[in-house]
Amino acid sequence: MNIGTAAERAGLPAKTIRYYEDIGLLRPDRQGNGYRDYSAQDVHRLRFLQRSRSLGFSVDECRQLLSLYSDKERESAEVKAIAQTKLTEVETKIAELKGLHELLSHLVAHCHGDERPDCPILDGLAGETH
Amino acid sequence: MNIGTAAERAGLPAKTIRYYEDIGLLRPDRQGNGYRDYSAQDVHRLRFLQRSRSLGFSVDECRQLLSLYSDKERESAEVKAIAQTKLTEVETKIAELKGLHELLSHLVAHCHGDERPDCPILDGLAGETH
DNA sequence: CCTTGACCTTCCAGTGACTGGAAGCCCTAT
DNA sequence: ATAGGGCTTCCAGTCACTGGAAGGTCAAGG
Repeated sequence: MNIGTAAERAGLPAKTIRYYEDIGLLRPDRQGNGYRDYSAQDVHRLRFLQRSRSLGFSVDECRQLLSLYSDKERESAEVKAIAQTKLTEVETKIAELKGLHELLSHLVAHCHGDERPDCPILDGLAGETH
Repeated sequence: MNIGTAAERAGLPAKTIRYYEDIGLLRPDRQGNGYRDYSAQDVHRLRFLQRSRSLGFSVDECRQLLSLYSDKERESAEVKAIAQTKLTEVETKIAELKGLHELLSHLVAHCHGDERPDCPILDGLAGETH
């Protein structure tokens, strides 16, 4: 299977797939003409990568996860620990964004948004208003 | 005022302040010995940058905001538009993270987390379970 | 058979927003 | 005199791609 098809099936740009190969995340066969040849297994790995990346795991975490995935002897505790850590990070991030949302919406609500030059948003950013 | 003091007052690393100068966000004076010399005005700008960056505005947005801030003739509508856009982005991001949180916590909850090799998290990432 | 256009290859460079580190100057205190 | 800390510049690295150039390959249409 050519890279274009694999890309479509995995939901990843071809560029990204080549990049993943560069950094050693998979090693597809080559066809006689030099084109990369993706197996169903390769596409499976790619989809795994696509999903875990979109869940916010770093490429290095994905690498760990992938190796745990292919290792039949691994303990699920390891995987759970990684996911648990990530979960905590997500919670922190949500809390931060909520604070940010409150601040921004406060600023937006108090800005009349017309042609007059004074603007509570800029004042807020400048630290003149709290 | 030396860069170290300015850094402390603005709540930014000195490295970052030099970087901001590189990309044209401010232009402090120089002392006789070649050291950068920050005025209270400069520190004000830096604090403005620190605050708006931490609110999630990109450096380019900060550049716009700063120029609107120094432009006494500007219309507050422009500023409001930028902040409004950012607010929508923040809302989207929160929604995404909530979905992610749900998925991850579901996976974590269903992983027994012991020495057995089977693990619902990896199965979930592989797309074998929904 | 030739051309066109889509797809593939490699390699190099750029993104954003810093961050780290080396080499060397400046200033103060002991 | 020397030790330390802070300052300078410049170059390189980070992360995870992304864009683009230059060129090889393949299937279809004329």
